[in-house]
Amino acid sequence: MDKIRNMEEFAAVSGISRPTVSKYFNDPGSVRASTRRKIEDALERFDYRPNVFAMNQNRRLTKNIGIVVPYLADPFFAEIARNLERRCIDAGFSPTLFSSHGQTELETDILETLRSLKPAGVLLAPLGRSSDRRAVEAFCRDVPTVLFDSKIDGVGEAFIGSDNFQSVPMIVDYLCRTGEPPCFFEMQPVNPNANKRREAYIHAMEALGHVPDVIRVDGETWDFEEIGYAGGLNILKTGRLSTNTVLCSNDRLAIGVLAAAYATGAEVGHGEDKTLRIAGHDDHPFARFTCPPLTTVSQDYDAISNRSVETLFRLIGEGRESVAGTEMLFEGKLVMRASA
Amino acid sequence: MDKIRNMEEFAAVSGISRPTVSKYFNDPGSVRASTRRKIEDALERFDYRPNVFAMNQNRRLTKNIGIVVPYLADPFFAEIARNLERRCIDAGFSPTLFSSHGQTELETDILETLRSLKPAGVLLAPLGRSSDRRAVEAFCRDVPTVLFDSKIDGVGEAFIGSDNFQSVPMIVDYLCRTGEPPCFFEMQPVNPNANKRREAYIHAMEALGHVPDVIRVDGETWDFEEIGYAGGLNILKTGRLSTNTVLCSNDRLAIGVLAAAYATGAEVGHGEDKTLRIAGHDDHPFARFTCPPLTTVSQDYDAISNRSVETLFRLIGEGRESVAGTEMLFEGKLVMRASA
DNA sequence: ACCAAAAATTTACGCGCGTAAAATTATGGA
DNA sequence: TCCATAATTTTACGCGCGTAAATTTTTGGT
Repeated sequence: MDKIRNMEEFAAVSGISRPTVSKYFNDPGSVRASTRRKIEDALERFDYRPNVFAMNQNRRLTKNIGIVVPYLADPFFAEIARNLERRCIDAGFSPTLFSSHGQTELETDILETLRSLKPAGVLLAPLGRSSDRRAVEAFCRDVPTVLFDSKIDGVGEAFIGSDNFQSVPMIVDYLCRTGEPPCFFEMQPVNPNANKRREAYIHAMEALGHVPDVIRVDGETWDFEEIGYAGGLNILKTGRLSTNTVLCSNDRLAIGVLAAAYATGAEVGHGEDKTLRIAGHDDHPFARFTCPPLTTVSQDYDAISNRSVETLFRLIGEGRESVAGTEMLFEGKLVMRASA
Repeated sequence: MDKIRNMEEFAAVSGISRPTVSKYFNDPGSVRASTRRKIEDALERFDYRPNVFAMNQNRRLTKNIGIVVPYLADPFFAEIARNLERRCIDAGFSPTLFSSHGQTELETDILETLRSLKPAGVLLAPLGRSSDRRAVEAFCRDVPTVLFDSKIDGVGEAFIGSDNFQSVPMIVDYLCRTGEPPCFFEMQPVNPNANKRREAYIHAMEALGHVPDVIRVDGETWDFEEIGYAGGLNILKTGRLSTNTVLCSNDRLAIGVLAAAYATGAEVGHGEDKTLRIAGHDDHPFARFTCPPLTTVSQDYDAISNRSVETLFRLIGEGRESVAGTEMLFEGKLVMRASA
């Protein structure tokens, strides 16, 4: 049998009218069972697939979903992206993955590209502080968008993230209970999470009657490990540290600080013979494999990605009112390993 | 001024006929300079963008390029992908990124999706051993495809990768020169690189008059660190090791072995007081930040990605003959750090 | 200034499908 | 058996653009 060239021909061989076939591809459940069987029979015999471009040209809304992360070379985002992708596919959508690679203009370009893809919805983890706020805002007005990981106030229909004001005090408590109160090691904040974590640290310390000590090191790129390493070397060599316990703003920084500690000969861990405790935040996929393994707070990847797609689907299906201003924060869990 | 709805209207306000405008968007250089200026003037005043779907519907070939990597949670592939993306964009193409997430069916699905995107070309790093060979082969027959990183014999118009038969002997030589001859630590090979590296190791050892010792541990997933860790614990605890030097098939495995070494209290490095040397292969983005920093062989990311896109562009522009059977292997460089 | 060739532009048509409205047929319950 | 309702089909149109063919304009050499 020769190839099916278009829906017209496919409708012919399946004995169904073209508009009904069209309806089937739009939503297989919307046609009668007998009709569906006929179509699916023909589908097996002829392997026809509708032309994607023709399909989307006249649809008010496509089945496309955009997934945008700030930095894909971070396995954390790679994992989340995988999760999101799968769920979108399972729900019959076509996800497309974009990474801003830490660059403002790239993020803006991506949103522009995305707009022209007429997506049904977008899952956006913005760069944060270096996002072009106006551009993101305008985009979210036109396209149903769920923000995750990093919030921009007043932008997007909903936000899903983790509760820094729960997670940070938890690990601060732990560290204070088991040793010297921690200082807080951070870089220039790239997003609101960084700021919230610092604030949460300060509050937690004060609540426990300790004096907060925030150490900020230079660095504005997304090479967090490098920044942590350089900054770590700096504070370790200059004796800047007033405590033997360092709580890092995130795991990638902590990995850099660990490397710096190793370079300076510090013994990291919580044993008698150790001289330095280092903790992180996020439970990064590689945190289990550092030396020593990194004590940290886990973010609930699954919960965040599940809820994000759920919220987006609701937004797509039921409109803006159904999610209006949803803000869902998930709690972290303390992950005790050898480093602190 | 109200919004431009289509190319017709835009052609009107720019004082040029629609087909000429179409030609401009297809290739700005193909219209007279005076015409181009008129269009670009109008472009600034009205910010119109052609409808992507309508554009691609009737084009024999779109400007789309597919980029497929086997596992995006590996920062190595994330880095390469970023590089490839950028170069495609700069050349006026629209790259779309896909990750097979280590799953055969997903890779096959991606190729199917890609086919319907009518891409001008595809940059494909296949899963390798677990790829559906028939599916990949059929795809490459229909779509101009450049394979990179991992080769499948007889598939694709060209292959760009790194020269394992240069890089592995180099690090074997180094290790033999500076200490005990290494054993070779590997998992079930997921792709041809793994096999080539083992072979290269065996040859190199024999050439130097040593007895090769290949240690293969269980594991078929893409969680290399975990496999390296579990396998590492195993061999370290059972005293399976006949040498104090372990050359790992890749850096991610090595990171796992490093963690296992730490867990068992081994002192890793090449000093007098050290008991174990560990080396890897690839110069993974995180290899600099392990404790101790990982001695390894760098893959030339830039060269591989540059050459891959160059080859693809030639393939697209000049046809299959122009690249026929190109196989380009880049040499690695020894990266000496503290671990070996 | 003139003319043939090359380049640019216009004319004309159709791609493959979505979708609205109207007409027809199938369904299932009383 | 009949009827209200849902499902399907028919009819008809157009989306926004690519592109071959026809036409016009520009170019450059004499």
